[in-house]
Amino acid sequence: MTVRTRFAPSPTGYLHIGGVRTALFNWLFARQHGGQFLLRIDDTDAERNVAQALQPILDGFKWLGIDWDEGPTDDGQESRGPYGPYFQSQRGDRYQAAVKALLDRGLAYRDYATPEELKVERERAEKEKRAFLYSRRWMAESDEQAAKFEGEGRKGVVRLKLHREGKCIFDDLVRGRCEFDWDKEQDHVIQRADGTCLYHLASVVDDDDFRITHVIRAIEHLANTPRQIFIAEGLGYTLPKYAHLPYVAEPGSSQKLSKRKIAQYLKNQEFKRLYDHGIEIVQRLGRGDVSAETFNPVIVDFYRDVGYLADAVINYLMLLGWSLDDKTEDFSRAEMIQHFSLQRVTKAPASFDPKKLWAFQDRHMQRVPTKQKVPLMLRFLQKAGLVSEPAPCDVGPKLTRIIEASGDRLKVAGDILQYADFFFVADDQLAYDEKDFQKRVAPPQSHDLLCKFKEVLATVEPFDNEPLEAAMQQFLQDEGIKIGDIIHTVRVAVTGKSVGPGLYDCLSLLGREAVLRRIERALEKAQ
RNA sequence: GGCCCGUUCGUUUAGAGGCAGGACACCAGGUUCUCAACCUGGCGACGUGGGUUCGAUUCCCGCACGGGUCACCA
Repeated sequence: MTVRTRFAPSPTGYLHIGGVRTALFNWLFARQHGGQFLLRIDDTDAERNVAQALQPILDGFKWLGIDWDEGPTDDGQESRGPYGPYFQSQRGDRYQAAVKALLDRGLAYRDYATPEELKVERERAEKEKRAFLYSRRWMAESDEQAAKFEGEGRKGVVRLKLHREGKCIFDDLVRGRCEFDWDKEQDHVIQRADGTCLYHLASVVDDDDFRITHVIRAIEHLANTPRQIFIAEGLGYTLPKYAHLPYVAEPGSSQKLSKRKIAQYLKNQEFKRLYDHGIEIVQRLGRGDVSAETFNPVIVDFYRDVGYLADAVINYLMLLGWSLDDKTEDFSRAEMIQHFSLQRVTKAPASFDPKKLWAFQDRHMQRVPTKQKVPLMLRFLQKAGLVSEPAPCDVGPKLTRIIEASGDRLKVAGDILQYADFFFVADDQLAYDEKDFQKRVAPPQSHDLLCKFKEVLATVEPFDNEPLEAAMQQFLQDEGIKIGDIIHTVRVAVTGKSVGPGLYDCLSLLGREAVLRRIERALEKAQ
């Protein structure tokens, strides 16, 4: 039997990090077993423009490298795959047929209770301190009865006629044996008064139509499983295996991570740091419109737009509620697929930890060869308007050297804007960090040393790292100063700030002319 | 409130009836032209009360705390 798993996003306009984790586990499980992973679009509730609200989700998966074998096409306009359509809004006839079958088999009934009547029953149960269970007083057991109720002007829904005794028992691949009393289950509505069908019915019908073998989903759905089993068994389906994953919790809390609570998360220092760093980069790209509502670390776009590596994000998410053993943390795609197992999913929720995610990104980035970093970072330089499009042919070699000189400082691709922007601006456009300038260049002593060192730089030949360093050493000796007395001054004068790649790298990369011009300008500004 | 679930360093995890291990973070030292990175070391956890046992963080029961779920939402 081929393993088939699915992830079922609602077209909400964004891809939530917790959803990605669920999708990832589905994807890994399918890939490991040589099976299929599919996307089903839960848009039974959607009013408008599904394709538009779906696009960010599909783009997110594509960026992450979570590919789907069946589901919507890349543009979200149509379905692709043998069991489609994969949009619930287009599968109404399948659901209607299922409702009819359940009615025919006496496993569901037409119900004509009004919301008010139900409310009365509910409140009475509450008053008597017992669990509410619908009396089925307005249940129509025959067409005549239904006609009678309808004659009274009532509107009918279809409810499941659930068992009222015994237990629903099933094995969960993560949680083990699960038991629920049937008499605690409500006669859930499966078809609305307007004739449309509800999620639980749709989900079960689709899973069977799509030949889903393993339903791997968030724990929120655990309590829904008995009614879904009831539907599936009633329709004669083969039950899928179930696996319920713990939810992803907030940073520093055990509550479920939610996009709506973003303002609260920003009070968390580490979360805020991650966010601020991202915002800074995105603003350099000229996106002034960003707000925490649409751009934040709970949403996958954040990581893509800031220049994280998809592998790092995936690697981190994989370990949110799963582990291989007591030490292995770094996994390549192939290793993830090889080692993943539902048995090792934890039962307790795991908090999203911005610091740990950052550490994964750091480690992954260190492993990316310069050659691969170049195109990644070039895109950011171009988006920020620092390099023209198409890029001039000398940019490649130059950027390669810049990236090498920057080393591990570039944590995300967008960091290139922070660390290397000064390489790409005109000498007379260089912006100075005012604080650094006042501290390092403005003082008369610094100013004088810079003047003298400028003369040295004018004669260094060739204008390269080693001669530059040798010239610096000679200068220190001649002046009887320590390197700290001059090097920061030079750095701020030519780069505009006090942090960056090694100074000799900066100088040689800029070239003598640019360096001299920049020092000249700094000296003028200091007077 | 009913039902269901969970609880190991700050966070994430490993673990077995017999020394509680790793990672991130943090702290200290080293290295360094800044910032990173890197190296060495350190701090630091089994929610609680009973029971079973020679011995319980591990098995059992209660409690506490945290969470999920109880829609004509998905």
